[in-house]
Amino acid sequence: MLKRERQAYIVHQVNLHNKVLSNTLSSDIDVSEDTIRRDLHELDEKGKLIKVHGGALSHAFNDITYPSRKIYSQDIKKIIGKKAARLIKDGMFVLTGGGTTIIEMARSLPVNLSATFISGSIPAIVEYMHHPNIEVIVIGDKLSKNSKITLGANAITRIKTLKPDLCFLGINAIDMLHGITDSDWDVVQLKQAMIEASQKVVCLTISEKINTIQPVKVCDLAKIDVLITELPNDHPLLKPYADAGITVM
Amino acid sequence: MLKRERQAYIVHQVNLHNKVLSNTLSSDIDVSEDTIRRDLHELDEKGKLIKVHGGALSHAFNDITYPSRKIYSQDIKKIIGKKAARLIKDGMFVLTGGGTTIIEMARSLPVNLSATFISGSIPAIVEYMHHPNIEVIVIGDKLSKNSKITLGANAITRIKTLKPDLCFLGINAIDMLHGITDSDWDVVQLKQAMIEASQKVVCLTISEKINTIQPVKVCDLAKIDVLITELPNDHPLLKPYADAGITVM
DNA sequence: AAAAATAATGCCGTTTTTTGCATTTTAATT
DNA sequence: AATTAAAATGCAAAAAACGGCATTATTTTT
Repeated sequence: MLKRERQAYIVHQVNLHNKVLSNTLSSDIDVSEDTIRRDLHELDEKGKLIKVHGGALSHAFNDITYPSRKIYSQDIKKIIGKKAARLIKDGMFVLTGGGTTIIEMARSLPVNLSATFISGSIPAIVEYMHHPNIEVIVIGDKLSKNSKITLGANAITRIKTLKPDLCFLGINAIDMLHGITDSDWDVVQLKQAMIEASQKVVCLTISEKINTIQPVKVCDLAKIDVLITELPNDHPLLKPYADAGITVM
Repeated sequence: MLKRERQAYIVHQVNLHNKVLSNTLSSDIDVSEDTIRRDLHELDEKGKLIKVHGGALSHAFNDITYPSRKIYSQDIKKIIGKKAARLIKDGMFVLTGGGTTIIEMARSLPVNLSATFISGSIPAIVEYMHHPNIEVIVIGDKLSKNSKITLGANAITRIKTLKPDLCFLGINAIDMLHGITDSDWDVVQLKQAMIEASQKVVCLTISEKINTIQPVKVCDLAKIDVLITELPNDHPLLKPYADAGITVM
């Protein structure tokens, strides 16, 4: 087993079960505990998980320890969320994914907006639920603990029966050549279904993720209509995307 | 269980219930009281809680003034929730509705319980989501703003495809003659589907609602297997229900 | 293709953490 | 004041982390 492969497996396990034990991993993958320890150490430094005595925990689980850098990026996400919220008009049907950026958008929705939101993201649903004039449709399926969204064939089938006006997606990587990419296979299946179903696709991301690549492809750039970042729309980083016909905001 | 995991659980419990007892934690998590004490000591130093004799308190609780009448009925619901949680065994499929009593049950689930919970109640889903060993299946449909559960034909159709071991329902009225009754027509449709689908039906209610009637009928007493209230099981108020073949707890 | 350089891995002795137990001290309750 | 419960303290066993070193893969260079 390759090192990359092994580390990907570890990350997957952490995301799945919220925790991993060093000795379990060691016997499962059949490498020494030293190697596991070194892997966990590296993955911790990369921010993929939190190494603790005896194993590691997922970030999702450890919601207590909020690093200071995250708070900074939260301000950025608020800016993005506000821009995104401006696209929604009264009476629209809006399909949204999960992720912190989408949550910020949900929090930025004007009080008097009356629209219908469709989502499988529990944190997003909770936000929409507290809004006085928004109707909420919940997409049901098995709940993924780390992403906090419902994932699976049922969710995808349900989405295929819809034809929303807008689709908002928080994305993890975008690149001129490879388009939108992501790290989790199941999440990608869902995002693809969302994109196909919607009349207009809006992608939200912090500029940090522009021109980066993740292992699993979601879609080509041609499929997306709007790209929202915290940058001004004439920023050079966004130019190639604008030239490719995407509305940048 | 990892140390960090355990401490995260303790913090979660403190935030949830505003207080924790050392011996309760010790038996719940199955570690010695010394370990709990050391954990509480560390968490106190980190400012996550306030350690006191025999347990710990949340910061919020320390500032806020003492019990109001509302807390009284919440304590009752905690008792009911704890009784209900005892019925759930490892590996079970459990269908639950919404309501404050169900939330208390969700909060009382032991850490090491590993089971699958199916629900359309957003607050309940949020609780299950935070539990480390519980799988969650979300029932999707249109979200009812006031009851915070998904309601509609899709939800009912989905429930009909399930065969859970247990079904927990918070009920609003129960009477020897009229059985279970409720006030909301849509909610009743859903409850009926839940009852029909499940192998065993458990109803939770505060004793106040015993021998009361609401306008819409849910089902006859014959359909329910267990009735849980805050009262001791030999209380005279419960006698007729026990005589009717219902297990009272 | 061979050689050199670099990276990855396993091993082992040492150090640190964690935990439970026994004992003493301190605090709470009657 | 006496009794009981919880906290602090010290100790020992077990598990895990660490750091250096040798061996083995992998990559780069020649």
